[in-house]
Amino acid sequence: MKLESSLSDMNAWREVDFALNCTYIVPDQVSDPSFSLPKAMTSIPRNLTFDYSADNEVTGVFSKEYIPQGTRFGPLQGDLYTKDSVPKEANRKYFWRIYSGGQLQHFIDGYDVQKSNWMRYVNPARCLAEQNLVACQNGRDVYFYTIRPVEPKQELLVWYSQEFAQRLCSQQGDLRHSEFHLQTQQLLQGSVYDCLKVYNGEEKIDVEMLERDTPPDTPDDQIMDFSRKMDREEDPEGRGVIPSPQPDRREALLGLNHPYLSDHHPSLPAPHRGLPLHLHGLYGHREGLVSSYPPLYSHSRHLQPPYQFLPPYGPHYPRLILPPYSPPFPSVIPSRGSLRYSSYLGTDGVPYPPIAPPNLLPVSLPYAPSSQGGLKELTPNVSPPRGAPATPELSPPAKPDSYHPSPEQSPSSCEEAMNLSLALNKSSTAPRNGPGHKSLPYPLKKQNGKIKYECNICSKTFGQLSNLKVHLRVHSGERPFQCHLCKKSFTQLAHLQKHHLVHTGEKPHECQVCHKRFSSTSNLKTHLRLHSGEKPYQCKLCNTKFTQYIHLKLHRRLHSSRDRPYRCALCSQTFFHRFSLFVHQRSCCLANSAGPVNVHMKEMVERFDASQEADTLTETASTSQVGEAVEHWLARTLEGEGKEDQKEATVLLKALTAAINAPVTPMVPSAVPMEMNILDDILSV
DNA sequence: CTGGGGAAGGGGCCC
DNA sequence: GGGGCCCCTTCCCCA
Repeated sequence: MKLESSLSDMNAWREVDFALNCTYIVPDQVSDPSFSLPKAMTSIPRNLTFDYSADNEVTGVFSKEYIPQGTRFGPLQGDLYTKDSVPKEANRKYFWRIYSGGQLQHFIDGYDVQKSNWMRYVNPARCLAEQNLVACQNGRDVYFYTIRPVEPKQELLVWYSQEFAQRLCSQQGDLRHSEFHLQTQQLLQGSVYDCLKVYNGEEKIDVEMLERDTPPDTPDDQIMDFSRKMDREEDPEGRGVIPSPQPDRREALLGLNHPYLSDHHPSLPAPHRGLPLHLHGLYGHREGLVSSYPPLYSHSRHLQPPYQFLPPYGPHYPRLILPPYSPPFPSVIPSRGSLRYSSYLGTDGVPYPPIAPPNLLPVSLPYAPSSQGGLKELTPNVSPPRGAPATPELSPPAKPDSYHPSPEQSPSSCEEAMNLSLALNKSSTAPRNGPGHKSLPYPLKKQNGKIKYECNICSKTFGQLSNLKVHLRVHSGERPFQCHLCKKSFTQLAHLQKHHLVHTGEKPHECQVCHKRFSSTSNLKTHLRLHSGEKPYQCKLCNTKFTQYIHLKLHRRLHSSRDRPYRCALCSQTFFHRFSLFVHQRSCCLANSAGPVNVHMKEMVERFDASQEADTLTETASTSQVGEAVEHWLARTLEGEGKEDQKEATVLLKALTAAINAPVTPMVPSAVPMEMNILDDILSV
């Protein structure tokens, strides 16, 4: 299977697409209650690690090794509050609002490090170029998906999914539509207004709603925003910030303090404006993070030089409020207005490639995509199942028996990945894998009283679950068995074992006739046909037989490549020979060709047309000569065929002969074999 | 160019 | 769940 999808494919994914098509699932580590560290620390998957500040505060989450595109982390964990059960004193900085059917279901509060998990520490991406995670609401959970391969020691940086951005945008419009419109239309050149207009009015987003900012009823003084963070003092626990003077709420709501905007907004206390964290729940934890957010410009802390050249927007770069990293999600971007995401520059200062119109992008893929060096080439250690350490040391050891994967490398990651998709109702945008929901891992079907396990990607059924699980690797791209010598990987151990013979030169299978040896039974079997004379693959047109299917296939091309100058005006079928067209029209098209006999007849005429018997006939052959050739050809063709076939052929022969010998126009040789209708000849008599 | 043979990979079934 | 096996397919090379 070819997994040629690129990141751009994923860019168009909806949240449900991520849920359905993600390839790998990395669950949290199960925290040991005896640990003194909080769950937020201990839950981090083993293929990830924290980065710490000098005072030992978590500043970010990094990969320990290569993590493939299409990997799911999560769900986000924390205290769950209903709208009415939110503690008054709650710090809403880590609130994520979970909607269902447009209704607020609950909040996930990641504030408490004992209740939340490591995901609270993931920093938001500052630009598209560095974003490698996308946050999606699947069902009533929030997951992070890798939208590109994550290299070892690379920081995980998250931003919204397109629908997330839509909801956010939409919600803000709901909140302060007119107000902020007045305030911002000049600044924003209408882009956000367009955005809201589209999302709120013209294009209804019929997805489960998720809001991740403070609820509309949140008192202003509880709204955390970037500017607070900017001026923050780390609280003793290091998990939040102490609010500083409340900035313009509209700015917060609109994300006007986003780096792309802040530097150009005269009313904003530029340059230190970070992300409106309260809005999106994307917290920052690194020391100096605050200054790093606006920081595309001058005052960044760890700014990489290329960022200096990333224009937030300007005369040539339409301003964008939300989502700041929407470029990867063209399908949510209104084509009208001033939002031209393709105008964004990457870190190298080069504009992002033009984004294809949404209708040119796949809505969904049947399997997880791979970018360059992506899932297709996965080796076991890049698909850590169950949060297992996908560490290099767990790669298959370079020993002759190394092709036995360790349990950590087992197909379970694939299984889990499929579990995800299997747990989903295909027609639903809401995966039923939320808390407390126990999904059937594989859909079961009953066929002839036997239970079948169905692949929910290609609907193929299997009598045994293990077979399905192996099959699922076809879709996931997982190849857990790697050759330590050439690093090739395989979906099945047997394939790796067979492959190993390539290196050893071993050929265990010997031909008893000529004593030639082969590495596989299949190849020996093919070889044995040479001795037996068996040629199971026959060309239907010329009856040439072959020992291998590929030879027949190649041979067929010859037929199709040859010119067939005689075309039936009734059915457009073409023939090498004029008399074949004649026979065809007399036997098939002139008669009502709907009947089954005529279908066979058509095929027979076609085969005869390509036969050596037909080739030996001249175009001026008489009807009797044609009849003889047909008879000869049929006799040869039917040699060795079953009685039923012979019986049927006899009927066909009679019909063909009758058609040929019918008292109609004698065939007229044609010096110019063009598209023609022999019927004209026949009917004109 | 075409047919023929071998090498290798991949999917699935059965035990 | 894993191993063994079979069948199919494709690629490559050669005559």
